[in-house]
Amino acid sequence: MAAPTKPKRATVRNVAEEAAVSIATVSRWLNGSIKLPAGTAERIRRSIDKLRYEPNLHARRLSLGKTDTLALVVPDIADPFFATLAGSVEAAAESFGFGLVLCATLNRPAREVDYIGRVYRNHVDGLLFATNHPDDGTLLSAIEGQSGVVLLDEDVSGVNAPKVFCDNLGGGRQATEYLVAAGHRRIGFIGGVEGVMSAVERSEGYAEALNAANIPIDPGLIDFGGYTAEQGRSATRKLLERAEPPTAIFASSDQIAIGALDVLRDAGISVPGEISMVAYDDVAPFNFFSPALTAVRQPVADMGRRGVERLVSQITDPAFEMTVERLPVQLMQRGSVAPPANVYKFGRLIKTWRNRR
Amino acid sequence: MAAPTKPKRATVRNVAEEAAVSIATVSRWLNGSIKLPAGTAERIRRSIDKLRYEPNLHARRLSLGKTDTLALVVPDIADPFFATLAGSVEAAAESFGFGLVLCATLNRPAREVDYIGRVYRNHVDGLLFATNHPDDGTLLSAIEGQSGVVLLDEDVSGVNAPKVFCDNLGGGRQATEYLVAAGHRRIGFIGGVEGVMSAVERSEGYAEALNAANIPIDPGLIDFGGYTAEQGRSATRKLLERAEPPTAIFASSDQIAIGALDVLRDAGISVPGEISMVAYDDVAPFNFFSPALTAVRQPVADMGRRGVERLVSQITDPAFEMTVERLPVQLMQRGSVAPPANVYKFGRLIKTWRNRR
DNA sequence: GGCTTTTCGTAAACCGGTTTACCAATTATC
DNA sequence: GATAATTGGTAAACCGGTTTACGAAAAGCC
Repeated sequence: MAAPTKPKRATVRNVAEEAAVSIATVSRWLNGSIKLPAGTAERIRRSIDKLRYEPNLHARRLSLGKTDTLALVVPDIADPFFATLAGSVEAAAESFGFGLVLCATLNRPAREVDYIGRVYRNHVDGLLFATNHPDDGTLLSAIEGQSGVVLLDEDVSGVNAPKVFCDNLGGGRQATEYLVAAGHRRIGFIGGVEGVMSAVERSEGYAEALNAANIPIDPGLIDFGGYTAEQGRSATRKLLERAEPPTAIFASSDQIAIGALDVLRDAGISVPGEISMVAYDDVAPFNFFSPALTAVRQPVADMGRRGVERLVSQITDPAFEMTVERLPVQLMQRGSVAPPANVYKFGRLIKTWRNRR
Repeated sequence: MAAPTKPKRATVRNVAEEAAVSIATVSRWLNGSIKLPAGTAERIRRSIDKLRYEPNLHARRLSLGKTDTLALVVPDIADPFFATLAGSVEAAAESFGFGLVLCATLNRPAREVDYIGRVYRNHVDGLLFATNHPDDGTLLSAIEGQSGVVLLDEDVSGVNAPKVFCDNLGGGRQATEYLVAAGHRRIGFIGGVEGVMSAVERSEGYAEALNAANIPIDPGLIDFGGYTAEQGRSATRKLLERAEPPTAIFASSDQIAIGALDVLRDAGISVPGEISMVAYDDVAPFNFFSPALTAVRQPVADMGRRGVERLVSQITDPAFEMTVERLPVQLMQRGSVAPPANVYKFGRLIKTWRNRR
């Protein structure tokens, strides 16, 4: 009924008055920059209790010029990969006494730049930045000269900042080696956006493994486009249209793998019976897929935690040194890889696919 | 090399000086509370450009006593259900000109209470609250009397606040009706934490559907415990240990379904061949499971959006009225439900399971 | 031309903290 | 007992905005 009147909160002045000391004394005692005789301290303590005093955050931030808050900038919070990352970053930030605000850019450059500016504008003390598209220089100039930014998961080329990445090269190589070891020689590679560090590196790992096995690299088997289900679908369709489709596919993200599976199922192609697959990220519940999907697992939570550590030390330690770290990945062997099927020799797969259209 | 000195930012005073007007004029012009002759306005505009002036957020918040920021409190950001919710809330908040801070409670009551206090402490203007455990009165008293809180997805009983939920009763009924229609009469129900609104309502829907079909309710087929994979596993094991295991299982969350599938697979029980299943939430990529999982889909994104709408109107509209809304759910029919298998008549399933131990 | 009303603009208080500079009263030093 | 050092505490400036109350000049009106 009554208008929801905001309850009046107590201020330092009220506390000081109640305790019969000056506001400076209260403030300094609260911040530990002064020792007080037991009697005075007790009086202040009691006044605070009585008035239910809590310092005003905004006043504090205005006065101090810092916020004890970190920001995590990701393309999309609803993406399980970034959601997992966010969870670990939140926990790590809290353990250091920092709050966290989460920002989703939806890959809109304007939002990315805006968020980056937040550290300059003192909205937050530091910022963890993860993107998934190549930079045209916009991000570079936005981050450049900005202290308190660490790059996570994906690089922004040219930026001089602490970085925490995963071992994409090794991951690409491991996945491909595993397929090669199973007997595959025609292996499709479906990558992220062309030019993006992680996509480049994973494809380099792929190439390395092929080279090591003396398998010539067929550019027609390689497709970049983005870590999305749609890219998984369209790239898989293209691969299937080839005269000689691959016997295995290395899908370099969860979402790509999901899209690829979609097309494969529609085409009536069995995995791993007719085509083997290894995925990347391993954040989706691949063990419940059928077949359980073999995938390179990225240490997403570790990356978040490590990123926060680096950021906090950059903020607090003047002698901080910028480094680039690489976290190891691990191949989770499940059921989506088998030796190439003989059936290809008779071209059955091609027919299966062509007949569908 | 050089210490990363913070660049000095321009203030209103600088702008006022540069434009040869008073700070009040600048501030009022910026906030649209005064009209200025073209010349003066142009001078101010130019000064702002020249000095790259941006208002100090903390000063603004301190002065205004509001933040233009909302908070979303969820148990766990990494849970796909809440991640999806967060995504839609973020987008909706932005469309209303509000920022969003995301808070994960990890189901620790102390954190929940702390976050709720943030609106009182003016850290945010309003708060969307989603929990997934029953309240012992702590939450009730924390929220009570607090304006600017809306409850999402799950109730906190006794709280007088705007609420946006999904139609759990209808969802439970639909799922069960569907199983009944397929011929099942022994249907296991695996629910969330006992006593929590959504779990209670879904089980009521289950009971209603059974009653409507004149199927007696067997309490031994009903198990509460939490929307977790672990609950899915343990409840499923219990169900399988019965002399007459169910021919179908209604798993009332994604995670429960995933856990249940785990146990079923280990036991060598086929879905839907030997046991049918319908899940709930439908945020996980169930269409890629094998079989593709039939599930009741909750309109998670709609719920987030609607929650923000309610919250914003509560904040801005003095004549705001509290309401409880129910969003409709939809049964997504896929491949995990089949008529009950004859094989049960010969007790094969029981043996299969028992032999495993 | 004189009076009222707008228009354009200012000074100063306020939001609620932190911090510097400094003072008075004790205690230690010789 | 005079001087220096320590202890316990204060007044006032500052962070950077917003807003109220009010004044001076220009325009409108008779």
